[in-house]
Order: sequence, then C-alpha cells, then structure tokens
Amino acid sequence: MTTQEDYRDSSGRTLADYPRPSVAVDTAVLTVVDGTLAVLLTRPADAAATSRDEWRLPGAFLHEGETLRDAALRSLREKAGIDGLHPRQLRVFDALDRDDRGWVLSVAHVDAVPADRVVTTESTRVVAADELPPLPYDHDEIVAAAVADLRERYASAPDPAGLLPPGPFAISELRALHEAVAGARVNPDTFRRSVIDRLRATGEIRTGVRGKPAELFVRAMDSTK
Amino acid sequence: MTTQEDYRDSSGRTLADYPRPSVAVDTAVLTVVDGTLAVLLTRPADAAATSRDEWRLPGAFLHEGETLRDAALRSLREKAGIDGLHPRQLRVFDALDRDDRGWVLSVAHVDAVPADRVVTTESTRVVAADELPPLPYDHDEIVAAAVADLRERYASAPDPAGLLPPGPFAISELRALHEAVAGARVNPDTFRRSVIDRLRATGEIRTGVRGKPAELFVRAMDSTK
DNA sequence: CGAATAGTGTCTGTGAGACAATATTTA
DNA sequence: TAAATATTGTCTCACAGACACTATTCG
Repeated sequence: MTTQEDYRDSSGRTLADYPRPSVAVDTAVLTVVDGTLAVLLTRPADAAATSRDEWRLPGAFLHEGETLRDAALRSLREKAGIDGLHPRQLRVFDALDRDDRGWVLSVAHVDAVPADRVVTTESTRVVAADELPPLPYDHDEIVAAAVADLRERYASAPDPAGLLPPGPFAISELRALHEAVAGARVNPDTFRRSVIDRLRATGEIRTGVRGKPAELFVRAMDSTK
Repeated sequence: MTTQEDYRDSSGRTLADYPRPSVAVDTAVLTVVDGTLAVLLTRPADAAATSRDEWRLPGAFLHEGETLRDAALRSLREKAGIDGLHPRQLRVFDALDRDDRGWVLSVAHVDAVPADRVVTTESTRVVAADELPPLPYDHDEIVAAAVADLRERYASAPDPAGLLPPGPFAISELRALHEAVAGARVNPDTFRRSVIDRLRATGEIRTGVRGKPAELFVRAMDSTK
C-alpha cells in the first residue's frame, strides 16, 4: 500500500506538497436543566488562571489515524469528562476568517445527555441555549445548528437522543422534556396520543405527587423511528 | 492578526507542528435522463490514454484561502465543464482506509441540474444511479447519500433543485420528474393537488400532444418551502 | 372538599390516497 | 370515433388540534 509520502500525482508532486488545513471537531452537548435547553461550555485550562473568560464548545484537533467521531469523543472525555456519547455530525464550518490562528476547518457535532451526567467543574459550565455568552469562532452558529437539529429530531420521535434518565417515566415527564427541547408548550392529549404507540407500558404507577397517579412507560424498541 | 505560523499553544507548538489531513471535496451531480435518475462521473485526464477505466465523482483538493463550496464549484468547472451550480454539503467521509494515497477526508456535496446542461465528453459520463460502475474510494456511498438527500427534498416541494429546464411546464412533466427522482410511480391527482398551491398558472396551454391540453405553470416564489 | 393531574371520548379540519366522472384534444 | 391525457368531484382514512368529561390522588 502506498502512503501519503510516496504517492505522486500527474505533476510528480505528493499530497504533502500541497498546503493542508487543520481540521477541528467541535461538539455542542445539549441537555435540559430546569425545563430549559442548555449547552455545555468549557474553557481552556490556562484561562482559569488569567483574567480571560473564554467559554467555548469542547473541541479538539483531529489526529492522524483517528476518525472525526473518535476525535469528538476524545475531546469530550478530556475537556468535559463525559464518556459514552454518540455525537452526530452536523456540517463543516469553513468560513475563511473563522479562526485567526490560521487555516482551520471545524466539523461540528451534536449530542444530548441527561443533565446529571454532566459534571460541572472549574472549567465546565452549562448555559441556557438562548442566553449564551459571547463565544469565539463560529461556535454560536454551531449551537444554533445543534439546537435546530435536536428540535427536528424531537418533533418526530419520543426522546430520540435519550435525554431522560434511564428507567420508566410518566408521559408528563416525557412531555415536559419535549417542551423544553422545543421551547414551546405542547398539547398534553395530542402529545400523549402521538407517542403512546412507541412506548411500552410497564404497569408501574408513579405516586406521591399531586393528581391522579400516572402509569410509567419505557420506550419501545422502534421508538427512534 | 496572528497567522498559522506564529500562533503557539500552551505547549509552545504551532498548528503547523501537528500533522494535518488533506481535505477533498467530491460532488454527486444528479440529473434525470430518460426518466431515470443519473449521476455525472468523470475520469482523470491521464486515464483515457491508459487501459484504466477509473470513473469517479468530480472532486478536488481544498486549496488554501478557498471555501468548500468554492472548491466544489472549481472541481465541477474544471473536471466537468459545468458552471453555476449550488452544491449542498452532505457530510464528511472520514473512514481511515478510504484513500490509499494517504490521510484524506472528503466533504461530500450534492447538486442537481437539467440533463441538457451536462456536456458529455471523452472524460465525462452520465450513468443511471442504480447501475453504477465500480467507483474508487467511498464514492458509491456518496452517491447513495446524495440520492437519499435529493429524494427527501423532492418529497416535500416541487422541483426544489431546479431539474426542470427554465420556463413553464405542465404538471404532468413535473410529475414525471418527481417519479424519476423517487424511482417510483406517483399518483397523478394526489400529486397535482399537493403541488398546485405552490405553482403559479401562466394561462398558457400546451398543445400538440395526445390528450386534453394542459395548462402551463411556473413555480411560485415560495415553492421551495 | 377542592385543586391538580391522568386518561378517554369526540368533534372538526386537513391532507393523502383511491376511484370515478367529465373535458378536450390527437391519431 | 377511440384513445389518451387533464382536470375535478367525492369518498375514505389517518392524524392533529381542541374541548370536554371522567378518574384518582394529594393538600
């Protein structure tokens, strides 16, 4: 097998003779806190010591021999201490002036996790998606694209990204989640009827709260469709 | 402003100290010929002289100071002689073994044009999307993603990509186009009712063919919605 | 008991799909 | 005239939205 160094094109040049961009991955990790859609932000380890307040999306440069997905997972592990996510690719951000460090493309990703899986530390913060601080690069556009993507997915399936903690849930809890994602109220009875076929009743009853006890459900196997 | 050469990270290294991938763009240009969805393929200029028969999607390496979109447009102009397209980004293909020349990512794009805008030459070919010859890299996956994307868009709007030649058209012509894209028959009366609100009647009548003359329409301004 | 929440019945409007009927041309 | 195509009418079905009603619990 040939390698990047010995392959030669019709002009006798190798791929290495052409300038190449740095490729970064940035991930918008979305979660729901207090009924509000929020984003995980990090800041560089050295920023905490200085007066700079540079919150940004967790990201990393793509390493050789690594897929974009693995780079995203690595950045989330190292920068935010979260494991086991399933980032989805959004698109490549390639504005020429997006990064004043040089020629850097960013492959934006999105994923969602229950709030309790996000560990908040000195260099980690969860901020409501509609109250973002100023973000560097085009990270605000990435958040906007991530929110739009998540809303689209939640419009057609019950909790497709697994934002609810594991275990059975009442339909009202599921609805509250969908309202938080959508940023809008959802009609209770219409919502119930739209999801009930993709849920499996457990027979358990949730009690201890005001009102008629609610039956608890889990997602059916094909609920992502 | 800093540049790629003088920016230094916390370890004192510049971006240039890290290995970077080559970034390519590849575009699936789709068209409809004889009622069938087809793809534009090219082959390298030197392949025509040899016995190799290496058809592939038109593509190019991303140049410095160039956006992905511009790189896609450049490759289409140079490799296929087509101008004025509007490529849409699909996703990044990044399998580690996708290109044995080395570390190459491909940002896949899709666009569609009327068949008469595609010039067929020695190094250019239009092939039915379901009868592709063996393609190098993961170009068959890119075609599959492009076809899926186009079908999705055509399912909810009349000719959103402008595959019909400019000028007024009969609804049966529009329907024939949608059938070609979908690869399936479409109910005539249901189709008519689903698009008529997004078309504007011109008052012209198409005659000269068998059957009752058809009124001609153009797309309304919001027909892409 | 009264408020709150869960769950069901039902009416309406919309849109797709199917089928049929009518209209108007060419072969 | 017969065949072909365009266009419209209408019926059914599924689903969303809205509203109301019943059920059951907690404060």
